[in-house]
Amino acid sequence: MIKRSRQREAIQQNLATRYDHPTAEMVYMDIKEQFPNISLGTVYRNLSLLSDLGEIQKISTGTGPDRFDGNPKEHCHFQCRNCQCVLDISIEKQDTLNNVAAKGFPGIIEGSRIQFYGLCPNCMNTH
Amino acid sequence: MIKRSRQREAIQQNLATRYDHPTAEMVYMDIKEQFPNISLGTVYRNLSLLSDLGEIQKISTGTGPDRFDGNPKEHCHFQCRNCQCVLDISIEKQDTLNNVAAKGFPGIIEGSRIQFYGLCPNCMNTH
DNA sequence: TTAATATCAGTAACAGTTCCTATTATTACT
DNA sequence: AGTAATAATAGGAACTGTTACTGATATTAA
Repeated sequence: MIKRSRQREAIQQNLATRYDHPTAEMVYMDIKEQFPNISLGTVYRNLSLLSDLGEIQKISTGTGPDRFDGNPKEHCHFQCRNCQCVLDISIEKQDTLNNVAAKGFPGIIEGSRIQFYGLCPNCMNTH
Repeated sequence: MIKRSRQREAIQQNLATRYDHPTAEMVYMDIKEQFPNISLGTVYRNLSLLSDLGEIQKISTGTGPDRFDGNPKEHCHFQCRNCQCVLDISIEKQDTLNNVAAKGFPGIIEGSRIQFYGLCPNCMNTH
């Protein structure tokens, strides 16, 4: 059985109120103000658990540490190749894309991860 | 100036003749038969270099080590959630998708990484 | 052949993450 | 409320994948 600790609730709550797709480290720094003794391991464990439960999303970008998203709904992300920031992007009918891909594919497609890359609005102007 | 060493050529050649999207470690094991003294660091360095040059692709799946693909052309991948194998998937008009996403996005979209997940043909039958 | 230098092998260092253990917090039951 | 059972914790060690460093070797250009 799952016991809902204060720490886990705080971590989920923290993610729910921010849109910067933070790393585990960033969440850790933030949560520390509420729980000065919380350990980084606890943050990792709970982020991993919440992700497994489908209540949050883990985003692996391939550069640097994993990012986390409080919104569990399937949607796309954008990462800036300059400042590495991660932004949300919505495209219509991602599920349609999954169906298109499924045509002719001999396995079972359950979902997709779509990441765009390029320059974010900030870096676009200064490069 | 770039000097093309035998080791680098062998690494690129190895990737070009296989379709299993190997990890650096897997390439290392294979190349060792030609170059018994090659070091894992050399494999990593050259895979990274070839990837920067756009001659191969690095695929970060989020589970386990990075994979490499000898085909540098933008295309989609599928990863099995059971056996972790990586397969190619082609969808028509990935560039169109990029354009769709670019609509209303205030930055610059240069490309996309699309990964599907689910069960591969093998695991589909045994689960 | 020789000088210049790109690349190498080997290994240490590093970052991100997971695992371990004794302790603490939460729950279920009376 | 008190207590037993156990889920979750803090802290830190250990692990994995990757990068960086160094002196030696291989390749290129002249």
